[in-house]
Amino acid sequence: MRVPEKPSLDGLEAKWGEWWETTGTYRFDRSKTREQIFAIDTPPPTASGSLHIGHVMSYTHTDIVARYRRMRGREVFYPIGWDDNGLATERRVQNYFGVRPDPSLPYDPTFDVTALERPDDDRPVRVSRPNFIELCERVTAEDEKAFESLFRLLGLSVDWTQTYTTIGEHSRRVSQRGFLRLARKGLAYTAEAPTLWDVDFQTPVAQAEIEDRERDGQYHRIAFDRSDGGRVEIETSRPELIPACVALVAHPDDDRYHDLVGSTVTTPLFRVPVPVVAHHLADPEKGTGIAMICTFGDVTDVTWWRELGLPARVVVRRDGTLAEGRFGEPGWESEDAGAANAAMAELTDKASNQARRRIVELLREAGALLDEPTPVRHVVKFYEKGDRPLEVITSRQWFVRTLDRRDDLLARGRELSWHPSFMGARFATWVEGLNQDWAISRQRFFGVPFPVWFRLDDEAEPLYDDPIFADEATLPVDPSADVPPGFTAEQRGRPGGFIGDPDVMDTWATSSLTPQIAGHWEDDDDLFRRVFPMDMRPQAHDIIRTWLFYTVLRADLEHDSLPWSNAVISGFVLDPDRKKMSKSKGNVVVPTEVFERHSSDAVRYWAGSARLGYDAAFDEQQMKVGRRLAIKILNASRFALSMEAAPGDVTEPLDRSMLASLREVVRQATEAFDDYEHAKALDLVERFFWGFTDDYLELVKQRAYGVHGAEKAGSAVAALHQALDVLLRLFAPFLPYVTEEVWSWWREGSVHRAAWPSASELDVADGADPEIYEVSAGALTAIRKEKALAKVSLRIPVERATVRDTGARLAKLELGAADLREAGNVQILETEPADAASVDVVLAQPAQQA
RNA sequence: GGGCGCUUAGCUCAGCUGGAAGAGCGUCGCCCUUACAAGGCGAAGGUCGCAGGUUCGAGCCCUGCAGCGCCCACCA
Repeated sequence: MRVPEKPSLDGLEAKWGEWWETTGTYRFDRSKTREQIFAIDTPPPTASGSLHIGHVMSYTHTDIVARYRRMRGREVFYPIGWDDNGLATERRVQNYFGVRPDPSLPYDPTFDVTALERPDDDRPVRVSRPNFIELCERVTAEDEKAFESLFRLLGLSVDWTQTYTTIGEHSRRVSQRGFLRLARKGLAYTAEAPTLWDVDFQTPVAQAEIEDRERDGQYHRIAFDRSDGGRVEIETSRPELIPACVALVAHPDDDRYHDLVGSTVTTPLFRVPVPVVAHHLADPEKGTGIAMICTFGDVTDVTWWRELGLPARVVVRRDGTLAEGRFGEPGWESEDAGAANAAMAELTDKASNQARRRIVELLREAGALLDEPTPVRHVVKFYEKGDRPLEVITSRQWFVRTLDRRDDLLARGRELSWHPSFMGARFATWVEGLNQDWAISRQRFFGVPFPVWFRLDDEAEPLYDDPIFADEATLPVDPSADVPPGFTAEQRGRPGGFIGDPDVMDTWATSSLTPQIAGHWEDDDDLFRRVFPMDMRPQAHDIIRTWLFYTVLRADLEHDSLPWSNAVISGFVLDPDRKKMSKSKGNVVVPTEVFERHSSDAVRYWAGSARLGYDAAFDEQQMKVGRRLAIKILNASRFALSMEAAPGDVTEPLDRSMLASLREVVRQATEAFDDYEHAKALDLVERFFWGFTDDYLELVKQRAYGVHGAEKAGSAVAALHQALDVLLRLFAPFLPYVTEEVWSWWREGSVHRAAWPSASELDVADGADPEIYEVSAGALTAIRKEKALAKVSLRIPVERATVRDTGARLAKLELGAADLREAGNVQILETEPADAASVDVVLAQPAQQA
């Protein structure tokens, strides 16, 4: 036994972090079977971002579970990845190196960024996509080192040999293979369709990436001309789309417009004849009850356009500006094409809000604006990272079928165990609200390319209906550099030749395969069978509709199973004012500084006290408490282990009673852990521990020193050792450093590979009554209280202490009476049966006058 | 508008299947006690959001309301 004189928390992180690594404490043993393994689908944090205190909390939650399961005998598969695939990295690399990816360029194997010559005008240098990806990997490797060191400091018990990056070759291969499998089954398809589109990023946006924002807008009341010479009034917030109007629509049951349905009206300014149609989605309550259908103002327009078989007249370009007038051409009929094109010319090249201002003037001049616009606060759809409202733009994209799988997905959501359970409702709400298939292609440059080429016809126009898919054996491929089977490089871009699909996949198309990536699906079937479906997906609630949903979808489509059996959802960390922490509010906390101030165990204690699914306040006070607890564990352990008496048999009733009480704590903490209620487990263990130090240690101190002989001392020392041994293991998932430190003083190996405490190892407490300990500790507390109230030292002798309680409890007190007398320095201890419990204390020395 | 969660001491939160309101922090007081003074012991502090109901009994169950947070829907 090597117990230090002055134990300390300082340096424990470095000492044990290194030891765990060199001894491979957390190394995954892949020889274990699926039943023996506990597999975790760890979230890959975004490289190029920074880790914040919210990560610290949720990753600690995961680690607590991992450590518990490991101690329960499961071989924990605990890999980690870095999400370096996506816009954040793309932008960073562009700025860092002054380059821009260009999918039309071939890969240059001799490319050397350090020798890069910048043009004088400071314009970015074009590089091929594969070269660009190499640069991304280089930059993100730096971020990943920083992340790793923070996670190591936090004490995550991940296997650092099982790491992956979402842009790495392995992830690209899995991602492309996953896509090919979907395409082959017809579950991924390409189509030219109206899609929500960000005009700044110039890329489609999936439903999951959309957020609503309240914006000020205006309603404009506008007159359309009826064929009978009358007018019909509509209300719109987007008058600039009048040239794109293809119909008016009213509800079939709306009597006001009953006669109008089936007739033709004429749009103002552009003089385009459009039909009046009926559809149940038209809301009689909104505006005037009759609405303009444009191609396309919003998603409802798309529904109307599709279901009513309307023509398309598109006026908004991909960059959000308005196009030139084409009135008079086929499909652009107008009663006065000249005037229509003249009006359109006033709007051409303007962004929609500028065009809106101009057309309002034109409408006013033409007498078609019936009232001055009325301000309105309404909700507009935005790309979550975007600055301007989304437009609906028609483009060719790859989609994954989700709409027709809603029932399946809802069933998967019910099959999954959610912790806490109410989080399942968010998933169900999301699935029920799906209104479009998942658009997975992005017109960006950095990302996983589609393993697809298109044949070119004699005019060198792509034939999209018959894509050429890559052979799975050749993955990953980059169609901008690689040549499809049966073609030669010279045929690229030539009539009768081919072109590569220039698009990349949505990052979620890769992230949704993290179980397959980490488990080496198809590349290592043996491993995959041992870890998939996994046991647990930890994540925060904000990405249920993205990461969680898409991962469930992919596993359902590819493996016809859930990807994991448990979803463990952490809350957010709020600042002490209950505000969400964010960079823009300037209230973010730098995790490394927090670790320095309080120690890793202390920070983990704070995180471990927070329940799953509920937001937690960032609370340094709580970390101080954690630090104090860790120090207390050091000191109490040193004390318990420094007794000179040899441990003997645990025979004293008080000792056995304490162990019986501990056994109940083990039972309850285990139950809490099995229910993913780690905060409850921590509370139980901590509560017992403080009682153990305040009461039990005090009660048995003298006896352990040997005042009643070696045998009774041996019982106390043995009980102290046994309790400490169990307590260290109970604390180990929460406080890995301090428990490992104490464990190393007197035990072999790592506490983190020791077995979780069981009831059977405490069988010395069989038949023992926990109440003996409870009654004795209660009496000691009462005596201490009297001394505190009398403002005297705890050493002051008690002349007489009279304990009143029920006969049964007094009988139990008798069994601990000898220890109680010593601990309280009681000269005469007497008992008196009574209905209500109380303690009378007569101090030997009167209270000092103040 | 629909849904989920929350509302308990100044603060952060526990309160299991209904059975005498709890912890920690903070505040205040005391104690150098041979593990720990960057300690320890103790005290004060609550109309359990509001209103009904069920029950012998409600912080807990039911109904309604209010406030806060989040999710979803909502562009005429």
